[in-house]
Amino acid sequence: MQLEKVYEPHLFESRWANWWVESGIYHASAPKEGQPVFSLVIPPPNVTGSLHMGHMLEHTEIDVTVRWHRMKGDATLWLPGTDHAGIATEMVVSRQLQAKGIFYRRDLTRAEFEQKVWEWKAESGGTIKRQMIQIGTSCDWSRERFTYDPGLSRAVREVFVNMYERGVIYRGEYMVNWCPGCNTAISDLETVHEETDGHMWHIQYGPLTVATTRPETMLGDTAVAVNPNDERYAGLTTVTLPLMNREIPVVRDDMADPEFGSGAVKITPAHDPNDFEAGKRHNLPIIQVIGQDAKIMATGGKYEGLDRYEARKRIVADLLELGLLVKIEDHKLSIGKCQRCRTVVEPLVSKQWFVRTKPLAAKAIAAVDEKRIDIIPETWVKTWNEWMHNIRDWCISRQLWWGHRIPVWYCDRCGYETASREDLDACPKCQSAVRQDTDVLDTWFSSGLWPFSTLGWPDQTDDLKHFYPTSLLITGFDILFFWVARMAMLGIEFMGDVPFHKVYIHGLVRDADKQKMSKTKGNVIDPLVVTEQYGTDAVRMALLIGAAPGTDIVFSPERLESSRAFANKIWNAARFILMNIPVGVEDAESPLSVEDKWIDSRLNHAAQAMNQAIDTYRYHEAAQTIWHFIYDDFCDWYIELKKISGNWGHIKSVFEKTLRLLHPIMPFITEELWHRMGGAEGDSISLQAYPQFDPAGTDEAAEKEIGLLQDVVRAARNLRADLGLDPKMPLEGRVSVAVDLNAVQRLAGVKCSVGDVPRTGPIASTAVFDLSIDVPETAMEARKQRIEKERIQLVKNISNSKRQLGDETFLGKAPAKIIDSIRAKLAEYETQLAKLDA
RNA sequence: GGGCGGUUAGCUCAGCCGGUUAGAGCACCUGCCUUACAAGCAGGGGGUCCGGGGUUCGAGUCCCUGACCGCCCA
Repeated sequence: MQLEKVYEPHLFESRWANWWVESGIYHASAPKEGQPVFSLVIPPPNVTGSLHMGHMLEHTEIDVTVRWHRMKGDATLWLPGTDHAGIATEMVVSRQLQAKGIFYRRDLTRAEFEQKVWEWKAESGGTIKRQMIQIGTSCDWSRERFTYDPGLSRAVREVFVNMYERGVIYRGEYMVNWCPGCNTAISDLETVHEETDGHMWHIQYGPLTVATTRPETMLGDTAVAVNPNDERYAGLTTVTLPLMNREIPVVRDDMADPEFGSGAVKITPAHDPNDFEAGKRHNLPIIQVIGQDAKIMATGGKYEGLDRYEARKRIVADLLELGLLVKIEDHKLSIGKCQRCRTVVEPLVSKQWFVRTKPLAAKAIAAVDEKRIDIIPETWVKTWNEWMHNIRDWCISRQLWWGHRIPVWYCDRCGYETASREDLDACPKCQSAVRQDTDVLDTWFSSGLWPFSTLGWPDQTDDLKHFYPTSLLITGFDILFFWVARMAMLGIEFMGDVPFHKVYIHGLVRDADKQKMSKTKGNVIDPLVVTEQYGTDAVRMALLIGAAPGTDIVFSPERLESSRAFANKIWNAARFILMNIPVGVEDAESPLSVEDKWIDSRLNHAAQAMNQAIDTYRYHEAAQTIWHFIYDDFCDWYIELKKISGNWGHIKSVFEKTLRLLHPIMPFITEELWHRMGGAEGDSISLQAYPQFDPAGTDEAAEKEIGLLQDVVRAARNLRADLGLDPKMPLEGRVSVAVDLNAVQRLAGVKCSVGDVPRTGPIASTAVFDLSIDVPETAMEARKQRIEKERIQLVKNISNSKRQLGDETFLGKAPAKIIDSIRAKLAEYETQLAKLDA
């Protein structure tokens, strides 16, 4: 069976992608006695999402590691799934409804809306899964989970009620970030701060001048603060709040800086986090003037009903008219916006649920300190500690309809409040009807349980026993706090053990100009488009070859093209092998030739490097190792030497091993070729053993012999090039050492004889051998320049080495190994120089 | 304002515990359609390792400092 002339991934990729799923070969079984376990959960993508380049990188790195562990013989589990993504999903579905003229909060009941979301999920929620299958991720789909499926919802309830009962979860009136766009409270982490050009308005409050960036909040001022040491305002107890004509107290507080402006600041406890704290210190009333819809409330007097920015304009105009506006300055300020919809967040005091995070965080900090969780690269540990030490209570309630509803019931009759694992109909105290809290939980609350809820917790399942703690988590730094930190806290709290032993933080995929990919910039590369163009394997290789730990990945069409060329190279190597030994013909068992021994030895080293690189997440090194082994060792030398000897024995087994080495990185082409070359139907290369380093597998004699041949061939090629001779012109020459002269002739086009090398013609010399080519003196000119260059380098090296070896302190302090190596080098340089001068 | 990271070939980056003449891919130049592969082969040019100071027998690598770039937090 002939292979197609070029690599055409579309001919086989989808076939394997589907077979890997249908055959169930990646189903994780219980570990056998003594079998190492490797388990990993996917960072669950949003159910609304579709695969982007970041996922592609993340899933490629995970898949490489997972396939490697599986081939090593570990009991390997990669558990996939998706996240119900409260706000995002609610927005997607509500927008779709709106397009049909349905406003869900007005036209649908809560239950009806939830039904609509489930319908949407059934229809559109499978995109990510389909795409993951397409790119060859070797997950155990039989264990696929969803953060809002019944099992995980049970885990959420268990955790909530447990923490509620222990007082770790509490409800209270606090200032939260309110997003008027999404109509819900959001956590600090979901609020992004943006530097914006704004103004500082200076307003006259009686004898005081206060400055503010948000004049509309003055409607809710309940005090003005001055510094306790500020003599200027001693005795001043109240001022009249303009526009509202309300008497408000002047309080003494350090928050007022006497050096700054007039030294007085207005306090609006209802609409500013700092002022909220100040209000508590001074027992000030909280007057909310801006509502959840970002409009002025009745408490705002004549401004009622105006949008907050419209109100600002009117207030500024009114102040101006009253002569109370002292001045307006340009001012840069940082404005909090909703991460999701970019609406300017309104700080509002409202009743929300919180988790007390300090005690949980302390344990997570300790886990990382003690390396029970190993964060890689280590540089992220600092960021981790920085944040964890300054952690604030986590607002977990969201005013949404899609998500885990808070399992707390209120009795209006007796006022009793119950958190319950089971739904309640009646008050446990007075048996009257109860109503459930209308809020839902932050999605991260459920994804924080992911490493154990997906394995069946709160039941004590076998999966939980076998696969928790998971071995590794691979994810991006952007969710280090959102997700990783919360999993660490909740895992330790509820499982009594860390959720993962290692966390590998991968880089960001950037475009060819190092720009972040974003829809607004229009520079996003769709992974599915490029996988179709270049082949999934080529895309994987293109990503990995730049994936050094701690660095971002620059992704360019050039990378893709060279990776595809690499795949094509492998394809053609296979084709060539099959042209010489057809399928079904096994490798001859004849004694191994020197090139066979040599390639075995090289492959042994490559295996060592590959294993070590993948084990330490140095994916770029793994990619480069196999790249060089295939291009240089296997194709350029081994195949070429085989062509010369005509002895095709052994090459198939070497190639098969090479495919196994490569498989975790390029699963499709390796699976396809493995089968084309005789792999049994129903079997998979991904289930074969990963080549391991064999300490006895290094053949120094063979490496030396082929190494010498390579040096002689290169020397001959260099000479020819230096002399400017036609590459096809047959030449004759002489070499001072015994090598395979036939190989030299075929590979360099120089027919050599072994013997003394004449010093008159062009010579290439190393410390080990000399080689000459018989050409007339006239061709020597170009060669002379090269020799001069070599001489300069040698003289420089010799003087450097001599200086070091003449230095007493160096000889006294440097390790013997280094000194010996310099002595050896010096001898070599001197031999070479002597030959040049001869 | 606080913190983190980066600066090495034209470009993108490696360079792990300080130790031989600082590497790779791509790009570039020269030549070759050599019966697997032009998505290929052979050869080649290209470096003030950001600046300054220090530690050391020895610094791209460690320390201090400055500049510039990027990111995170407030």
